[in-house]
Amino acid sequence: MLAEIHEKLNTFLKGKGLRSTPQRNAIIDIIFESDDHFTADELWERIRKTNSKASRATVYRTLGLLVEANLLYEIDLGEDTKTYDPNFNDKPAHNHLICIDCGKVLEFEDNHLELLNDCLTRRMGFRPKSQSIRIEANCEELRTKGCCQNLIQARIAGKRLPKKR
Amino acid sequence: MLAEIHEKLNTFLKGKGLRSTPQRNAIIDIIFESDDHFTADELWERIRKTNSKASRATVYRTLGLLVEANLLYEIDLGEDTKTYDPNFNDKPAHNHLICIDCGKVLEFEDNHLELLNDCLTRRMGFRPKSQSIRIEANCEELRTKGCCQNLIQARIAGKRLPKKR
DNA sequence: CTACCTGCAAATAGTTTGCAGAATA
DNA sequence: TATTCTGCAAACTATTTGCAGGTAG
Repeated sequence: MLAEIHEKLNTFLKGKGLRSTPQRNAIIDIIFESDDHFTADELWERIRKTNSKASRATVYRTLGLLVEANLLYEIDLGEDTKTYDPNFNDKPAHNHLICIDCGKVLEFEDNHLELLNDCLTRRMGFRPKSQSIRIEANCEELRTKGCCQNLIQARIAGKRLPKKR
Repeated sequence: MLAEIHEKLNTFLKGKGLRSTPQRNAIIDIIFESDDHFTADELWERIRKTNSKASRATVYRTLGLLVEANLLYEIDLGEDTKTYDPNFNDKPAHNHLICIDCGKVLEFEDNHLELLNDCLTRRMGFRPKSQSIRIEANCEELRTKGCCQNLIQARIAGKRLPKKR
């Protein structure tokens, strides 16, 4: 998996006359060791905890490259910071459900949804390129049971919770 | 229409012990004289061209209030600036089609889409609160005819075009 | 050796905030 | 009169960029 990604990036770099460097490789390893979403700053923090090192500037520059190479997808979670999504399958759809209670993000897919969007787009006179759906919702578990695992976990991890709306 | 909005805001303000001021009223008048999307800065520019006046700080502060009062909706168009959408009907769905060629934004609605999203959300164990769909697409007119009215208009108006991807 | 890459610090863009004086209820 | 508002400028946050020295090919 990781080897595949390194190869894909190397092909991309070569095609552009760019180089493979220890920093770039370290950044990729850390990003793709999990498939979680992350922000530039979170990534930088994770890197500085390893024995590899890369400056903030390099992190930002590399993120730009990865997005350009389609190895990473930039998503909007309604915060003021960009969030990145490791994007393994070149899917044209990026659908997210965001829990208003705990900030948990779920990705989902549905063929009907994609087909319907596709039709609507064509009816409006356009050729669909990519689609992303963002659903904000309340946790049913929290509502019925009064507590929710995600929320508890988030509090333990000290994550900032969604600002109340 | 405008009167209705002013009333809605006044109710909101009273409920919070806040005040009605000339700046706030001027900002509302300018926002709701059209139903176009806008950024904070565009709004500020439009205001300074009138005989009313309000500082950038006040514009930002008022935008915050309007969003809180549900008279305005904050949308993400993939740019680095927040965009606001006058939101007349308290619709829970905010769906946008963005033309990659000219940056034109179309709003659309579809009951099937909303229903489908609603079902998917519940199946995942959540109660839907709001949904927004963002479709990026190419202009069919541009592709087949080699030019597109929106693009021409955008160039004339000197708008910044979408960065190529 | 040459062009690209990195790290630093300074620059930028968009937005927020503290404060003193002005205005509303 | 007691708060709340406003405008200004300074602060802030996330991100980008210029530059001098380091490194891959």
